Amino acid sequence: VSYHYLVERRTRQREALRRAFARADRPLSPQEVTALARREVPALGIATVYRNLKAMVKEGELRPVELPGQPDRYEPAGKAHHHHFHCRRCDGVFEVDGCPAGVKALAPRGFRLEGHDLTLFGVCNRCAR
Amino acid sequence: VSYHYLVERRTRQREALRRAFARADRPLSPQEVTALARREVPALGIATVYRNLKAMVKEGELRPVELPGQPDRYEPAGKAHHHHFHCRRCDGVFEVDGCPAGVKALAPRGFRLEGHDLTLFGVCNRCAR
DNA sequence: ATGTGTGCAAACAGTTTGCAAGCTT
DNA sequence: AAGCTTGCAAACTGTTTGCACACAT
Repeated sequence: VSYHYLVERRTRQREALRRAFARADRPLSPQEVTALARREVPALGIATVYRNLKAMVKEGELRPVELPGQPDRYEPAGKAHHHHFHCRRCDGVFEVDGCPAGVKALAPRGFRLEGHDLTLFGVCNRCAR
Repeated sequence: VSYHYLVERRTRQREALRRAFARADRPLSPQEVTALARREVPALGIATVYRNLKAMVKEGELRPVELPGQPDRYEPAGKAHHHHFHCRRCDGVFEVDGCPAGVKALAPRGFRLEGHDLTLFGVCNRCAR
């Protein structure tokens, strides 16, 4: 018989990570997903988390969210163009819809603009209490 | 006699760093300033650079420039509100004047907006050749 | 049965800190 | 002379990699 293991295997740890992202309605850091996923798989190693995050990004399932001075967060891929709000109190990251017009006009002439990141920061509604 | 060393001392290494920032017309990373300053002080240690950067920020001489997924850059403080362009080819960071209107309107209700960072990315004029 | 995925530990890169010696005041 | 500043090395944090074993297929 000819065996072909072309597809990713369905492991408890990856399923736990997947569920964590599905439940959370915001981008999660490696540490945050790890904490959430360990509720299902206590022995989950941090290396496994990083390996899966990287794999899930490559497969197009997740998208890395890079923030100034912060470790990357990850969110389900496929969403429309949007930005993020970073709460300096709880360090949580939240999605922000919309995008200000006129961003493209800012690039200096001669520079090839490929994209932009906009990060709002302050205090989220829960912490602002 | 009563001695008081309240002011920072004028050391060759700090002067070299200061000059490096003065010459460069763009934000510099710790590695970049180190390379530039070593032309004047070859034995310059990386720890000294980090210590001085931190001190110069505290004294209000420099301002940290945080970019998504990148090590901090530093630029002379006191400039008007502006943003930055990150060249993915040479990793250089350049100042961008202006700021799109409507940024404030993006914050979700209930969130206290304290500021924002906007980073354009693509290829700079020199690399775009 | 096969070989990918996991967990642990070691390896890495970037930044910070401890300490003896040097240099500025 | 006094003590801040430096350079080197060790400590740290966050992320990646090596390896033997476990487990999904």
